Amino acid sequence: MSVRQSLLAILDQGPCYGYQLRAEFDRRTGSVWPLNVGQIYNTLERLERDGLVDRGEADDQGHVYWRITAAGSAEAAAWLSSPVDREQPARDELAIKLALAATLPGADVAALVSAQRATALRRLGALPPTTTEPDADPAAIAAAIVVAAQRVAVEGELRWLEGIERMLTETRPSPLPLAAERPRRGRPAGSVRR
Amino acid sequence: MSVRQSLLAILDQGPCYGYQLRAEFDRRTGSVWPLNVGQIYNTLERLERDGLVDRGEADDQGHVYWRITAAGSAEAAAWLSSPVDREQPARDELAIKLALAATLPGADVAALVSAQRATALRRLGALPPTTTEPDADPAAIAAAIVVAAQRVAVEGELRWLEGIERMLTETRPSPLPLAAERPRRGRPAGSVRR
DNA sequence: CGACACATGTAACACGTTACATGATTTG
DNA sequence: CAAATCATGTAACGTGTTACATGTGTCG
Repeated sequence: MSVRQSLLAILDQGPCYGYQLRAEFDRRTGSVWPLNVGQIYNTLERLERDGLVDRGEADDQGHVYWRITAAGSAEAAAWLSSPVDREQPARDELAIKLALAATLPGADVAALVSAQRATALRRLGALPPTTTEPDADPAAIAAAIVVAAQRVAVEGELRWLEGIERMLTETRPSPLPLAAERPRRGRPAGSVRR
Repeated sequence: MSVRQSLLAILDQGPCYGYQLRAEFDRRTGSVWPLNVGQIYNTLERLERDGLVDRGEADDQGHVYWRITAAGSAEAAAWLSSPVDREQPARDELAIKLALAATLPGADVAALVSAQRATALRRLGALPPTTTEPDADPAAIAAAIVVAAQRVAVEGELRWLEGIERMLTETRPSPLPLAAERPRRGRPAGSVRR
């Protein structure tokens, strides 16, 4: 829902045309996440379908400006003022993979951890330095926020992976067999026909 | 792709039926991410469509066992042995929201940060303690890996949010207006008909 | 002239998610 | 008996993502 809500939030500032929306999103998020232009138009149509934006006529320059509706404005405000729900954490592919690898016979967890640690280290080094000058313009502040998020994420990943490595030296996990079948309950064979 | 690959990796251990797959996924990932049963069957059909698994006949108990194919086995092995690509980081809704909030007039970044910090603190306290006994069974190790991932994520989020709070006391971002229009290039109005 | 950025759009697909239907069996 | 669990499936939808088509204006 990030793209959808982001476009809505930007449109709440004033009418924009599709291509412009991408530029605004880029400027305001430090150009970290590339956004395919096609997705913009796609999303705009869905927002229109939901009554959150209106498609304007093309102006003399050929720009199709989209305007936010009252409902859209309300939703944008609600989104911007509500905390992101992290209560039940999103599926983390890396954590899933490592957890599964620790329980499956074919996998080499240690190698996986070590490989992942190498890439994490590289990513950490590739992050731009955080320059928070007190007179930074808002776009720079936004960029700093995003970069900081990436930094803590990578650092956390590193500490996490190191912790796993330590743990694996103490305890080497043995593969976990498929659970033994318990006596069957529920629908017997072929009882559902359509 | 996590669900899809996870099921494939488990099936690489041996044939399973749908309901069983959910239990195995649960056991092997610390029961952290609830998995709707419907999605299992859904995903299995898609895997079959792609030639990665075969649907078996129902046995005398009515269990429909799914078997992995050679192609599926290869893909499972490839997935389990390849590092997760974190090169271009996934979109982080919270980071996007805060970055946007820092550039939009209507939003109260400080309030948002503070609210998010409170929930992060609560989540940190709600995390189960990490008990890594040296003789832990593989499922416990897997669970520990997942919990540790959550812990570093929350801790990182906290440090990040505190950093933003500090930054905001030094520099209060002013809203960033929509970019001024540059002289038009490209397709003029109405030049595309269908 | 050719390459590239600007600009709008369409079509298809992937995965994930949920709601619903159906029914047997166990347990309180 | 009622409720919960086991079990299989269907149908529909949502967002995200990409490939493609089309065309103009600018710059080297």
